[in-house]
Amino acid sequence: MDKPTHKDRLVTAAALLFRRKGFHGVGVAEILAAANAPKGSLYHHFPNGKSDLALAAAEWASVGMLGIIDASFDGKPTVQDALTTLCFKLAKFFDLSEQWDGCPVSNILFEGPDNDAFRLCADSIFEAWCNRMVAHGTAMGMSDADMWKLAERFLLLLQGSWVMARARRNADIIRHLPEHLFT
Amino acid sequence: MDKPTHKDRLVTAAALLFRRKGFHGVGVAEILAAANAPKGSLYHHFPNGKSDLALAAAEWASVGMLGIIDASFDGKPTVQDALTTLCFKLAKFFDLSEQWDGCPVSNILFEGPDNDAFRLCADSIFEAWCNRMVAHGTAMGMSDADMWKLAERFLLLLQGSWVMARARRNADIIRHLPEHLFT
DNA sequence: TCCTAACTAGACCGATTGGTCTAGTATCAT
DNA sequence: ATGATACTAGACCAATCGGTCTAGTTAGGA
Repeated sequence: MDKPTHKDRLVTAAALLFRRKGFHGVGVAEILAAANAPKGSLYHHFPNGKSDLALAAAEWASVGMLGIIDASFDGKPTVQDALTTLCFKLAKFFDLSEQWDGCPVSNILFEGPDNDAFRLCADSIFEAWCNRMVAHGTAMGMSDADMWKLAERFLLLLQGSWVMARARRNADIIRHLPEHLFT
Repeated sequence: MDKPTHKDRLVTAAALLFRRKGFHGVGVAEILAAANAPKGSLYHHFPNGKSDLALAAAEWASVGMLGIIDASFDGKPTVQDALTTLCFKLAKFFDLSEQWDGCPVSNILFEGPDNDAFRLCADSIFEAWCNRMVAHGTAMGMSDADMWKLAERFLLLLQGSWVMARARRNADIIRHLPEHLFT
């Protein structure tokens, strides 16, 4: 229960802002103000400045997502139950975000400067999400192949519905994802 | 076969660049250079500058997408055939774009400045795509309800696979979409 | 106590941003 | 030929951009 350091606040503020407005849509000054941190701190903790911070923010968001995945699978009798819960949790998050934010990772990392480093990071994060779901699913008895296919389909639909939810300012499409997944 | 005007070139150049780097990721100067147009032209044809141009670019991209939809349905015996063709056409486009570009509309319009105007535009464009697919599908004998559901699912999967294709720099996931659509 | 390293603080910088403005040119109808 | 309109051209501007740099503060080990 330590109070958050400047570094922590920088990362969380950056994650929020980048997610909402994209890498180029947020100025360093804006992040600094939101985090209540001075410029010196940023370049001390993140020598490469904005880029490093974006990578860290995406990583932080990814860890949060993995936590939500775990929580959704916890104690559920079937994979279907777990993924349905996951959809509802994510829809709730969308609602809480004033309905402007999409996928944290793609919104932070796409359209960045060194496209390739950012892209690689996004790729590995998505893969980690997929792996985590597959791990839970196979532990519940699903075959590896079936679970992979299901996890991949889930990820595709989720990314798509994040985009559409943003366009519509409405999370219902995320809540209705299970219909597309299981029928 | 008129040669393109400055206005035309401005729109197409902007569509390309915005799609690749996002609204804030491209400077007006860069667009001007790519379009070989002077600054005066831009602000003559688009009094609100960059914002107007982005809206026009998205609209232009949308018309292109509607054309690809029509072409994909043309002469096909079943909706399944048509949507599979559509996937392959779009995957091809992705390959030709040096594998960096995702959905033209969401990449241009999200993270823009006046989020609400941009969002409304994106929303109506996606709806138009959906409507077009439904029109083709029902004309081929599918029930309205079934076709709506299918078109919506297709759009979700497509948006998602544009994101993933970008992350992986590989369009295969778009080509494999029909598996997720029809099984 | 003193030294060192971690960190904070913000003034400052050149480059670039989107946008304005005035002068000029081309293309009309009359 | 003339006047009006559509369009081009780019110099110019204040604001903001991301980033550097030096001075100062804090905290911990010896």
